[in-house]
Formats: sequence, structure tokens, C-alpha cells
Amino acid sequence: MARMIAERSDVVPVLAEIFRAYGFEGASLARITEGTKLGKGSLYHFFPGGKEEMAAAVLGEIDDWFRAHVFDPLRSGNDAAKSIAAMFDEVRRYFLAGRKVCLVGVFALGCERDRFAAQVDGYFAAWADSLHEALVRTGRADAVAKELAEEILAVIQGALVLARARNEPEIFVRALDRMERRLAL
Amino acid sequence: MARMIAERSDVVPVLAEIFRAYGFEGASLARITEGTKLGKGSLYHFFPGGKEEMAAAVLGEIDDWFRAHVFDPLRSGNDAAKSIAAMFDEVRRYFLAGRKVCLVGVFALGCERDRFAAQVDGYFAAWADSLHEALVRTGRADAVAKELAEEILAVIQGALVLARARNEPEIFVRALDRMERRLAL
DNA sequence: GTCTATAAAGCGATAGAC
DNA sequence: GTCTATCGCTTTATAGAC
Repeated sequence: MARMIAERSDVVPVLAEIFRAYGFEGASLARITEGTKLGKGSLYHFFPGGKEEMAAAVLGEIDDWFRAHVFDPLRSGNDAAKSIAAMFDEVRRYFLAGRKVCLVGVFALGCERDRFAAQVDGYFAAWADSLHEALVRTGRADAVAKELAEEILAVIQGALVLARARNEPEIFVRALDRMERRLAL
Repeated sequence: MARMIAERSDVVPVLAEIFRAYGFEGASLARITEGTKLGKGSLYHFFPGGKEEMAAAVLGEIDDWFRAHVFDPLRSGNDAAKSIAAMFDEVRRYFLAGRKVCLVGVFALGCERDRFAAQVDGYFAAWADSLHEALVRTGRADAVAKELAEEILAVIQGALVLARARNEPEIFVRALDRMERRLAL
């Protein structure tokens, strides 16, 4: 069998799943080499900074994805209500309807928070701000929109926690549906 | 200085803070001996099962605390609305107004979930059920009360995630206040 | 009940051949 | 770019003296 030549960009999504499943501390190099099917040599070739650089790359890719699929559309869509509905759809799909957990949330709760403070804070800040903007464009007062954006993010994160804790992904779907219905009023 | 003689019950709260701060994997025995000021000999005397038994003991104590201060009052109080208001007060205080994170939530998101599945699920199940009961006693329909209980738990957990992620405990306080106001309507 | 010493395994990271 | 071998350190856990 021909030898596989990997690219850094191929590896990052695999790393994401491993960090998501085991957390930063739990994602040992043994698990990473197993999951990526890459030797330590290759891994350190792509990520000279080791595990920390791997995690940073994953956070960066998550940020890119959300920027492209969630944050930017929220800001630039000309129909704000439609952009918000689209956000809920993207989020539902991204988290596999509650079967996938939020890596940024995992890092936020653990002691990884301190190490990746800027990226963790930046992710939620960008989300809150872009959602806030969109809510204002639906005609809501600035203060109301700000609180609402905060609440929507909290419900999403909390529902992911509950869905995983109770092993019942439907909790996440129900929470999103409820929130969309509340916004429609 | 006289030698300190510890009791298992004195150690558990200290362990709780360490697990909360570092997660299960991150809570090394080195950190635990440092935090508890107990040698490994003493620790393994109290917890022959090692770290796993320590974490189980912490989860057990958290469950006991919530049962006594939150779940039971929710079920037995004769003024349901008052019991729910009391729950919000206890929760606000317990999580130090957003400066303290939920250990069960931390375990739920990490790979610790699988190891402690029963205790993690039991904690949220007991909370959801007792809150559901109390909401029914305020006159709400069963289905409405169930969804509302789920939403309240999600907001609490999500707000804790956001508060820690953004390093802004006020997010948690605002979320609780908002939810209480919504319930009052 | 507490301690120190120690075992055995796993960890992240590096070196160097190919 | 990939691999294997290896270093040095930390990990959990145990043994045995006090």
C-alpha cells in the first residue's frame, strides 16, 4: 500500500474530534497518533509547538467555520430574521442535533480556559455581538437585543451540557425549537 | 506543631474544589496532596479506589447538598412559587454568583461523563423532576412545566459556561434574574 | 492515620535515519 | 514527510516503617 502523505489541514478536523471527546488533558499523544494514524514525527512536523499548537489550530478552525457560517451571515444578511433562523439551522446541524458537544465550551469549563483564554473569549464575544446586531435589526431595542443574545447563547451551551449529561440529544433540539418560537412572537 | 488528623469528610470539599478547577484528568495526585496537605498514604487510606473513588465521593456530596437545599425543598414546600424563588437564591449563592463552575457540568462535557454516567445523569434528572413538580404546583400544565424546567436548567448551565468563558460572572447573575422575571409573569 | 520510598506505566517531546 | 527509538519527567498506585 502506498504511503499516505497528509496535509496539516487534513489533520485538524481529526484533532478536533479527539479534543472534543477527551478534553485537552485527556487527549494524549497516544490517542492522537492512533486517531490521526500519524507518527509523532509527522505530528511534530505539522505542529512544532506540540499539543498546545494542535489545540490552538483546532480552535482557529472552529472560529473560521463559525465566522463563515454564523457570525458573518448574522451581520451581513439583509433580512435579519431570516439570518437568525439560518443560524439556528446551522447550529442544529453543526452540533449534530445534540450528539456533538461544543469544544469551546469544554475548554471554557476546564483548566484549558486559562491557556486559551483569548480564543475562548473571542469565540463567544463574536457570536454574542453578531447575534446582538441581527436582533437590533429585527427592531428590538439595543438593551433588549443584548440580553436576548446572551440568553440564546446560554440556552445553546446549557442544552449541549444537558443533552450530553442525560445522553438525550433531543434536549438540545427541543431547546433550539423553543427559543425560535419565542423569537417569532 | 501537633500532627493534623483528618477525617474523610473534611477532605471531600477540598477535593471538590480541585476537581472543579482542574477537571478529572488535570487533578493530579501531586495537586491533590498539595491542596489537601495530605500524603498519598492518607489519601489512599480514605479512598482505596484512588482518584476515581475521590471523584465519586465529591459527586456524592454535591448530590447530597443539592438534595437537601434544592431538590427536597422544591418537592415539599407548600408554596411552590416561594420554593422556586428559594432555589434561585441557593443556586446564586452556591455558584458564587457565577464565579464557581458546576462540577457535574464539567464532568458531563468531558470524557469523565462515561465513567460517572449514573451520577451525572442522576443529578440533572433529580433537579429537572423536582423543579417540574414545583412548576406544576404553581398551576402550569404538565407539559409546559416539563419544558420550562428543562429550559431553566439549560440557562443555568449555559450561563455558567459563558460566565467562565468570558470571565464575566455577571452573565450568570443576569441570566438568573431574567429567568425569575419570566417566571413571575 | 500518616509518612517516605519506590515501583511500573504513561506522558510530552526530541533525535536522527530514511 | 514519516518513522522508530529514546530521553526525562510525571503519573497513579503500592509497600512498609512509624
